[in-house]
Amino acid sequence: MKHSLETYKFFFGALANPNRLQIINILRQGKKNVGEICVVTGFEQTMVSHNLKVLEYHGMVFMEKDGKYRYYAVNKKTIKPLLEFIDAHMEEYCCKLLEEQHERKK
Amino acid sequence: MKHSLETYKFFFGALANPNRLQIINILRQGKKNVGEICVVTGFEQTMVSHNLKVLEYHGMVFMEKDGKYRYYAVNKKTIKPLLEFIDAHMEEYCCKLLEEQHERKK
DNA sequence: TCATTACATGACACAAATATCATGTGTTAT
DNA sequence: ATAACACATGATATTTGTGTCATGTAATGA
Repeated sequence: MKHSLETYKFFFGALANPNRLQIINILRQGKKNVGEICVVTGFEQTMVSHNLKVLEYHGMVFMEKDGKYRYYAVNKKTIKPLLEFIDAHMEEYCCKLLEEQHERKK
Repeated sequence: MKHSLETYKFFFGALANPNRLQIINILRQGKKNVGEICVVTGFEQTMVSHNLKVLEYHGMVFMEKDGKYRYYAVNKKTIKPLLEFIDAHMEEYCCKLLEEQHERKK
């Protein structure tokens, strides 16, 4: 642990939100501007902007301006292996139980 | 993403807490029972138990009973590479800015 | 058997995070 | 110049997460 506990907290906190995770997941298919993300997700523009800011702050997405549009791209170098790693962890240690419980809540 | 957004949310949420991170960090030195964790951290027993439960639920620590004691061990196979990976990410994408800002809050 | 120790669990008040609402800024088009 | 569009930012109410308090359970020892 090279950093402060608070720093790790904020890093993981940035990923501990289903809407941000959905945005990340959508951006994995390729860069999109804010409006496009809204259309695909059905989220409001302000919410998307707020959440993109959090993700950008933690280096999980990158922004690129193009006229009045702002294109966001996921940090594949981090996100891809991170998600794969966690999938592997879940396969081994977490359980169907977990998935089932969350499904039942809906 | 093989699992639901909620599942990832809870996984990352389990790590998005400085007290749990401190417990994890302490357990990296070796397994400890609840009382020992309390002494080292200065945390209350109930808080430690609650947080250990969250960590155990997500496969980040393992429990082993020994009489009236319960020894907890960190899941090194997951935690060690995960933290190393995130350290590397922060080195590259996140910044001193981040650390500084959090320091200033104190 | 009955304390005592070690830890877990449930309920709840407080603190933090979140989405939404209102508004602001920069860019393009007319 | 100004209207329309794309997006960001600030404030706030509400949800969610957290630690603490009170209590419960299992194991050990006297």
